[in-house]
Amino acid sequence: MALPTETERAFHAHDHSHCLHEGLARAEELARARGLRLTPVRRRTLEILLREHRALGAYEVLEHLAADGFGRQPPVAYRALDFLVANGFAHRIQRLNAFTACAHPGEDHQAVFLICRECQSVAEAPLDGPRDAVEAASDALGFRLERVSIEALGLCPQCAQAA
Amino acid sequence: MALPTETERAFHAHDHSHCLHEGLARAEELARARGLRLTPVRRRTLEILLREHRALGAYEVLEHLAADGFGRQPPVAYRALDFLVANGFAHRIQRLNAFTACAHPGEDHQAVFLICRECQSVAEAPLDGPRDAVEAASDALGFRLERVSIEALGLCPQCAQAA
DNA sequence: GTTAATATGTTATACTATAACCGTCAAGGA
DNA sequence: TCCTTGACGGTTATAGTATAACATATTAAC
Ligand SMILES: [Zn+2]
Ligand SMILES: [Zn+2]
Ligand SMILES: [Zn+2]
Ligand SMILES: [Zn+2]
Repeated sequence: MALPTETERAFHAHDHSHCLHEGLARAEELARARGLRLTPVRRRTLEILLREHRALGAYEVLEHLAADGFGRQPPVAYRALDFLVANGFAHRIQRLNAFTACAHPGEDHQAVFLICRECQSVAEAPLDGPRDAVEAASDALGFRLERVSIEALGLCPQCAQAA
Repeated sequence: MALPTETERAFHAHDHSHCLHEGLARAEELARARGLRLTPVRRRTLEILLREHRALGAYEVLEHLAADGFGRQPPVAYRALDFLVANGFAHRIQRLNAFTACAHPGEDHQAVFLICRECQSVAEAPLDGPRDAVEAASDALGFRLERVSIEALGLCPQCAQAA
């Protein structure tokens, strides 16, 4: 049995404080290396996302920020989230109008998102295979592919078992 | 040279009145076969979508409907669009909060959507290959896949050439 | 024809996102 | 050091997207 990989974590019991601390440490390291400013609001926003393996709406994030003494107006949350997404620390889940912490920041941050329709947990799976397949379909139509977003809906292992 | 396939039409010059009439005829036939009620508003909504190979926002559709003497409040458009989507006559493009007529209603209506970021045209490509790849990724994580939505952003042949 | 279900229209409201403006602060050059 | 500049984070106000709840009208079933 191999140890659980990063992408498997979302769907299995694990020491979650590890995700949180490791995630923050990685982000700080990357920010330093790239000259990005991981300011208090931004850092706290990432922390809020990292606390859960599910996607949070901007207004949900905003509530947490406001409770922690940061601004309580929408732009505060949206700007922090935009920063995190732009720099690969978080992803936007289109189907949910929500955001989730990236499971492996720094690496190629494109991914397939597996969304549980029951418990809303979100996992990232490698994009490679699916992306190649989309690339082939694009080529056939003369479409110049730039970005591909894949969001799958279904049941996570726990919820599938329960059902 | 094969004739252009249904999915190639969006990106190439063609007799577009054909898309419109064929699309409406097919929808009516399918509705009859399945006992669905393709009412005037619904039919007109489909017609509005069929007039363009791009995605239209609900409020954009609503303007057309209102101009044609139908209701002018949001639910009128959303309900008609929901009906079309639920029955495979149209698709929702998450990234654009918009809707587009299905290029091949009646067949398996899942597809990869290729969205031109320049002219907003939308084409459908077969989902088979990409879906298999996503299925493989899901299986590896014990995720029970139900629906997969793939939206690719890039440049259509015309806009790619212009750039 | 009566009844039940479906569909269409309304008003009002909820949810999501951005524009525009201003004060603060840190970095960098005169 | 002082001043300029630009990034940041806070605000108010507003734009854009979507649905709840209710009333009327049409359609389908009996
Ligand atoms: Zn965890
Ligand atoms: Zn679940
Ligand atoms: Zn056409
Ligand atoms: Zn184009």
